[in-house]
Amino acid sequence: MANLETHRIPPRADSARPVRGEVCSPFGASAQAPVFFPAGKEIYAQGEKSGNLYKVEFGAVRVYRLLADGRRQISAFHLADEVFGFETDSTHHFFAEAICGTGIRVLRLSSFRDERAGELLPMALEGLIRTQEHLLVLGRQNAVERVAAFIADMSERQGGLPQVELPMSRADIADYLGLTIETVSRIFTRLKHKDVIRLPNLRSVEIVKWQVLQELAS
Amino acid sequence: MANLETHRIPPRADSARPVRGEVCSPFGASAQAPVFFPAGKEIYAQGEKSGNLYKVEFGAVRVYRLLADGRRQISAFHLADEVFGFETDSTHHFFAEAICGTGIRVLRLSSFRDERAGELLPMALEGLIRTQEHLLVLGRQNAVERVAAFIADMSERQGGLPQVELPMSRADIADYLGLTIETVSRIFTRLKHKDVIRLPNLRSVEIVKWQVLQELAS
DNA sequence: CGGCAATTTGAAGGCGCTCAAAAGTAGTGG
DNA sequence: CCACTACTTTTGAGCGCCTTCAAATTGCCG
Repeated sequence: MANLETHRIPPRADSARPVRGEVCSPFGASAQAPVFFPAGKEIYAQGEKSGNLYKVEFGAVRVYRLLADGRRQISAFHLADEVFGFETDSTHHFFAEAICGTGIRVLRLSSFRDERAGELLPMALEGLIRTQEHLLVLGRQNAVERVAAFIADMSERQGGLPQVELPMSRADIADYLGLTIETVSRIFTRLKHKDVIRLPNLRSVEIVKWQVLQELAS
Repeated sequence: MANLETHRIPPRADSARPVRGEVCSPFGASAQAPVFFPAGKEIYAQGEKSGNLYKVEFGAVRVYRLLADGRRQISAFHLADEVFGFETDSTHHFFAEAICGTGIRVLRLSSFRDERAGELLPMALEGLIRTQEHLLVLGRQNAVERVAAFIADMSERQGGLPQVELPMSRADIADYLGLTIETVSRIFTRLKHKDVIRLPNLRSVEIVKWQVLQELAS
């Protein structure tokens, strides 16, 4: 199972921040050690020069945009083994932050039109499909459906087990689902009272009734 | 300007439907004539075998998903010169339909991991960025902001002129913005009364106050 | 002109938000 | 180990935006 504990002791607690722009190992090669980001640390920011890709070794990442008045939309969470950071031009359009202690392997790309495009395209398309699925959730599903879909999705990405670890806060979940923290909390409570889920602690969900959860997710 | 008229007489009014799976010209080559789809015609459906890419020559396309109860979310509109149809596996996850009389050039791909990935990746990323921008709109913007952003986006994609042609119905716009047709209609009317836009006819918008529209789009 | 569909307009209600306060959780230091 | 603090999460009450349902109007094409 992916390591999602927020307060796990990291393999390398030193290097607080990677030096972006350094030459890193080619993709797939595992000689280069991952860089460690403590909880809340920025991985890249909107407006920064891009050109790298990032692979989550352990932990979790949130990718988001901000409106001028501070409203935030998290476009994706990335868990272990997922690749993110795709950009069209040389500038980042989003922010990326470690949610908990997170190991990131960086791949420097000279150009997106390089010889590795063949390997990269399927990963980019994976993200595209996932984002389009999320559009349906935000555009056409109500609060219960959104939360149910979120829990089901997190479970699937962690191996389909009933025990689901949530590295992110309620605020993160809310900003991912286009809801408020209060609404997210209320739905969790409602699902708990209906015995669809159990909440062993703040960062864990146990799915009790898979069938019902799936139906609620529509 | 892109040709967006719904009832334009097409160059080839015969072939109502392309035969999918046929060998088509390599991408970029223009020898192969585009296939014509009349308004409302399905280009591909969810669950169908994929493997092709589609380039809009003229007209407009809507790509969408459906929930079991019929709720629809349009994930993207595609206008002239845009490429769509990217999929991870060999099955379509979405529906694609011509909005108005539309010419489509089909590119058959033997594999997404083929030698053209270098050209394809930037196009896929273009769509990814656009979809992620749309997530922000659906997740965190209110009805006025959504409609304003939509009008501004359509204008930009048609050259930034104040005269904007809307090939799609109010229902399409609503299903793209995650609203109801009534709300979309009300917002259009409100913007008209505030002299931000004019509505010469049902399928046209004239942007009168760019500044105000941009501010409303946040 | 007449018929049908799309759009607009109106009225009422509900879902999720805002504001507010209580309860729970974690980290720190005595 | 417990007290203290700061923060997150939960719970409550009231409201507002958008939806739902309904009807009028407009636009289109025979």
